[in-house]
Amino acid sequence: MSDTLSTIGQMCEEFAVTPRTLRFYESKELLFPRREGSRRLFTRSDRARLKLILQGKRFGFSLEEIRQLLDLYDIGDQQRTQLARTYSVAQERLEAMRAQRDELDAAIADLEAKMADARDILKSRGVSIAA
Amino acid sequence: MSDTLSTIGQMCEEFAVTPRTLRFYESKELLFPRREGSRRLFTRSDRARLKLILQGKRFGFSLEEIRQLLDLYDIGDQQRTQLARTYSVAQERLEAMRAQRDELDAAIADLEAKMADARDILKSRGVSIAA
DNA sequence: GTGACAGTTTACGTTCGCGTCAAGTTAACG
DNA sequence: CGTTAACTTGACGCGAACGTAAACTGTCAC
Repeated sequence: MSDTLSTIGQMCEEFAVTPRTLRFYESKELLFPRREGSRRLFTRSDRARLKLILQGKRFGFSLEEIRQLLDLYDIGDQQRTQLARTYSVAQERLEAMRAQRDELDAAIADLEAKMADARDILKSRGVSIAA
Repeated sequence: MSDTLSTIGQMCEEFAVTPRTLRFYESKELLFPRREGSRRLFTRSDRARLKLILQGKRFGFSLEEIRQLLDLYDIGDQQRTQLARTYSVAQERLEAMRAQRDELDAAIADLEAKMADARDILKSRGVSIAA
């Protein structure tokens, strides 16, 4: 049960990040590893949070935004307070994400059209396109 | 016809950016305003490019990546060289954008599920949710 | 001419998300 | 015992994308 505790090295391997990154996240209060003396021991909760942090980053959220969102995610596990407030924060984020997706869809369609044009031009020049 | 030329101030108002930003983009060769003495005059082409720059930024592309993409967009207008090369660059970008959209879709679904959970918790607590 | 603006260049400052030493500690191995 | 590996805490560095003074020019209204 307590074998879910990981050292920083194990965490780094598991999530493909550097120690610096994990220490940085702790300094920013995104992670809260326990201590065994001076050494960090990452819990199951830390792993769950880190997973979400890395996911959030891919969507272009700042660490600060992610920190706020993490409060929401914690609720499912541990019943924290201020759920209603963080819920509305998440709602705004969700709207932003949807808007971003819509823009992205439009941009993709746009780029596809431009590339079709480019293909025509290349074709008329007798230039073949690599797969 | 030439009334499409704008000063830096007009551009700033139109696109909600600062003069510093436009000068910075020019220094990075993203924009190529004409000069009237020392003053910049932004063309129709600059406005089209700026629009794409701001769009690209929202998708998380770096200014350098955007600069490369702009070459492609120019082609439709002005028939530049190296179309085949920029085409493959665009192809990679397109793939990245699709991947990003897929991740974003997944994240949206994820967040929606979490929020549904949160709603249940709030409901069980008798907390009403604002619209 | 004299503000008042809108614009210019130069250049240093800032935030974010870490990278990269530097120097020290602690645990285990042989 | 020495040393090797994994860890620790600073602290400075860096690229991106601008912000922000500072100091100057040019143009218009009055």
